[in-house]
Amino acid sequence: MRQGGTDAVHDERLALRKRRPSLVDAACEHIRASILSGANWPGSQLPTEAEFVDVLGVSRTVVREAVARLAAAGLVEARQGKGLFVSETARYQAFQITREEVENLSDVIQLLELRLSVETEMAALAAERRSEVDVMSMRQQLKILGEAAIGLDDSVKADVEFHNVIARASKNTYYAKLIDFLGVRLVPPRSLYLRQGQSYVGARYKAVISEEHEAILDAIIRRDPDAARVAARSHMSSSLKRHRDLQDFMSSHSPTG
Amino acid sequence: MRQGGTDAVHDERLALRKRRPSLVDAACEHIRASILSGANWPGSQLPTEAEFVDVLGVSRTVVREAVARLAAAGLVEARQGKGLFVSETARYQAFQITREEVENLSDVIQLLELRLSVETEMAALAAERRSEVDVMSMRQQLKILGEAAIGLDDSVKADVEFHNVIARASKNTYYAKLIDFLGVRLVPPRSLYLRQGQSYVGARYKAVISEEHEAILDAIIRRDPDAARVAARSHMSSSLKRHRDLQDFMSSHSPTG
DNA sequence: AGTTATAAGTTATATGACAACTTAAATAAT
DNA sequence: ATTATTTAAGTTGTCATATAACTTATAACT
Repeated sequence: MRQGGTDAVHDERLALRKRRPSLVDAACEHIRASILSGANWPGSQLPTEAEFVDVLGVSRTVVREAVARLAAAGLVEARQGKGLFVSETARYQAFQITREEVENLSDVIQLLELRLSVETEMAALAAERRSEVDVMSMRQQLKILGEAAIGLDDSVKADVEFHNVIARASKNTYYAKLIDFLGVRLVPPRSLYLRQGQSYVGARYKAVISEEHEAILDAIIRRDPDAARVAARSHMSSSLKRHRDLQDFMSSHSPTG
Repeated sequence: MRQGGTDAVHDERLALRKRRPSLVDAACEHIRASILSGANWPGSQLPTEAEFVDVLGVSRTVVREAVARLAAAGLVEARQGKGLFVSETARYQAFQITREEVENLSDVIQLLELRLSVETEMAALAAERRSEVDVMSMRQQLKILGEAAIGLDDSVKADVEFHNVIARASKNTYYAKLIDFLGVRLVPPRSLYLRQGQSYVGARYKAVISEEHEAILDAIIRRDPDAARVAARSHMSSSLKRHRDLQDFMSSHSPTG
């Protein structure tokens, strides 16, 4: 990705566009639509495989693969000898943000807005619940971040890990999972914007971020949830503001069209 | 679900336990493990279908269905003529909390802790960005909630919708999606606990909740993000406290052993 | 060396068959 | 007539074989 990153992304998009929708894709959408429309509700029985074969005009292989896909998505359940059913827990769809959904700066900003809320309370919980091992791990990541010779990728990695350690220190598995989820989606755009805006990697920037991190850590060490909340919110607000400023800058310099 | 709810849940659990793992299940786990172990990384090529047939000793149908399942989960991509690959975006796994994962009061409490953070900032954004239509919708849900003759299910539904409208008023699609996600998972346990603790549906409880809701709405109408943040956080904190108190009560009255 | 055609390899789809399970219908026992 | 058992029908799970569609490697031609 580092070499010819833009070209690789471009080629990949092209490849996706050239892929013709398969029969399994179409069968999936047909079944999915019948569920989303309410015609088939959680627990209700769907047509049999044989009936789908007739209705869709495809082989049983295609129907079975479509069912496998929908079962994996939690929408459908196949019961041997009985038939196909809309899953009782079809409503429990996962929360997903695909890479394609985070393609604009406005998407990144939305994501940062969400992350601000999560990080704020998470830090407060970490202040209440952290262990000494948690604190040591946080310190270690900040030490790595403070090294003068660190490269951008290692810097991003240590930053992400610092936040992941805080999440784990909250002793709430959902925070830990959600922060990891958000982190995965924010790393590529962040690295991209940091590369584009060289000023972001200057010494002044690093010093500001370092202070913010230290303030969070300090509050967590002192077991002060309110201070941790304020420090974390401040840190995330700064990040959000920078992206909003970037958005404003870009929209005021956009080509006329 | 209303009639014999407990029995239906019990029967369903039993049915799940009796289902024998299929060959597709096993094939899935084999492939998934090879990815998670790092032996196969994003972008790397996996063994061909034919090779999996040999290695796993199953038919090609089983391999293909396993692949369909893993593809639906975003882990694997099949490219016709080329082979099977670990998806470039395998790391972008969805955030999922299955119904089975929210089975204890402690799970509900963790979920409420997460929800507290999300609702707090969401209300602030809604105060900044809400439209008149948003406000009308919020009012409507509070009106429904205030009706004397409302049943428990309609009450829960209106409460959920009130929060969903706030989420949409934040004009951040990720907040809207996440609140919906959290709401789906909190409705069943909430209804259950409300049913068990009759005191929760008393007039005093309703009055307190109503005041909290009105405070949030008022701040949003006045376009006061700070007040909205405080009101929403206060509202969610109360809910969280009640559940923590319930947990404390239950753990101090738990059977010995 | 470059271009084109052919062969080999891989996934997408189709078809037919049997295995394993569930339910309905028929038959036997009381 | 009712109940219990057996059989048949229906449905998903798996296997095997074949062809279509696509990709890559190899061979043949210019």
